[in-house]
Amino acid sequence: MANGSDRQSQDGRVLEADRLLLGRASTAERVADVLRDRIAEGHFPPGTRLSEESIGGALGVSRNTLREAFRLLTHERLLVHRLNRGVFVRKATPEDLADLYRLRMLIECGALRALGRPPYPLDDLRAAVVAGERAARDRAWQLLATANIHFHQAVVALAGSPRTDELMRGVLAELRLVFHVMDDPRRFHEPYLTRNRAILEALRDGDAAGAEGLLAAYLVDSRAQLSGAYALRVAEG
Amino acid sequence: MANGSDRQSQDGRVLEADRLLLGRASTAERVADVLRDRIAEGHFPPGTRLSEESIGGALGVSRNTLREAFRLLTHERLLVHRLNRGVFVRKATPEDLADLYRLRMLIECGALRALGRPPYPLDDLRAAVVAGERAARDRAWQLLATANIHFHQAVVALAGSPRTDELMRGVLAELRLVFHVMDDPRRFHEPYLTRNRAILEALRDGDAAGAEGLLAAYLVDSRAQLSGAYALRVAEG
DNA sequence: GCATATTTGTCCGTATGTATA
DNA sequence: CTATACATACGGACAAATATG
Repeated sequence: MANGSDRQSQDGRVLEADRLLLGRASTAERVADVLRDRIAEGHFPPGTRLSEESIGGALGVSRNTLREAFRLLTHERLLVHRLNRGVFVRKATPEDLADLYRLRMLIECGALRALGRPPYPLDDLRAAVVAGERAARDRAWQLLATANIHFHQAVVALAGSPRTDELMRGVLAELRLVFHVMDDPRRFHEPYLTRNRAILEALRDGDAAGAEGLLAAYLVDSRAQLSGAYALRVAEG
Repeated sequence: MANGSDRQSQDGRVLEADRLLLGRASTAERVADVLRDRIAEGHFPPGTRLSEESIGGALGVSRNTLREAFRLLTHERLLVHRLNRGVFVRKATPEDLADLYRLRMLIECGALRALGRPPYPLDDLRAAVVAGERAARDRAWQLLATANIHFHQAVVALAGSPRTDELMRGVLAELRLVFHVMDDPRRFHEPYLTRNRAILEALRDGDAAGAEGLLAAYLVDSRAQLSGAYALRVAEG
């Protein structure tokens, strides 16, 4: 996808090799992957318009393929489609924030509530906690944010439901949009390190109900903190 | 807005008038709506291959537009896409059944658990109950199934979360695929009428916790009944 | 096993309607 | 009101994979 040199292959062998290299995903899905990463890392800030021509030209794909990728991302709520105006990176509203946290509370606490008897498979959870602690030591705040997201994905994964996992992926991807209003990722993410560990230890001790309570309080606080930042942002303009 | 020049029926004119009548949905979305209904009513049983040529010809849309509709339905898990083979109506597996009910338990019970103080806005819920009772009196089993689905949508709507509503729509659409294994829709849906009413009355009395318990038992029984039918179906071949 | 036909995957060019300057 | 830019949808083209005889 870095260049369009495979386009002019006579017998199509290069194209086939390219597809094998990049996996079995369709072109549109690979384009969507690239754009999703760009949005998550803040390269396309909320409100940016994604022009068919410029993006398609930069990635070397046709408009039809690009439109398919746009549709995928629109369905994930990362882009909004304004009729005959084009697609824009979504600007999360305070209502979005409230709804996302309602959903998080439902899913994450529900996942813990549905747990059976201990012990639980906590490897992924533990890995996310130590990754976060290491990122904080290294002052790698972007990594810290990622580890925090992995932690919550791992919490939901305890439910063992593929559909819930996919749902949570979408919620967290959308939440990254919200996080962009926090100009200081350290102050936002760092305090939750110890709380993540506390939840992990409650689960290790087989206290699922205790973990659920900790998680609920966590979400309430996180939501309040983001709401405050949103109010400030609106007051500023 | 309306430049009502009466130019005559070129192809695009009809489509435009159609769009104005049917609202702001794109052609691909309308095609997806048609196919979704066909699948839900069993006209395209699970496993059917949807040929681009035949469907596109029948609906009078181009391949590109049709493929967009396929993509939408694939994302809703109603279709599966096999590379270079085409799209097929999804065959739900027992694993799908288990996961769908895990998710229903999570969402529906979670919605009731998150309720605040009574009274609750129960109009939609009540409408679904009476629609179901009327359908049973009229022996309209297809309507009964639809009313039953509306009931559960209304339960989830009490949470007031747009994202949860959309999620539930998808879950129930997928569940219709599962229902096709039930050769006797009456025996499957009718017993739940009285349980729907019991849940409604618990909510009317402000007893959200009681309603949640009834709903959980409902889901456990429904899941067990479907699992039994699946086991039979597998045993038959 | 081989050759042919059918279908899908991808991309292009174009016509038309709509929103904005 | 006109002009420009862009989204939408269509039809066609060719390559690749699969199905068929």
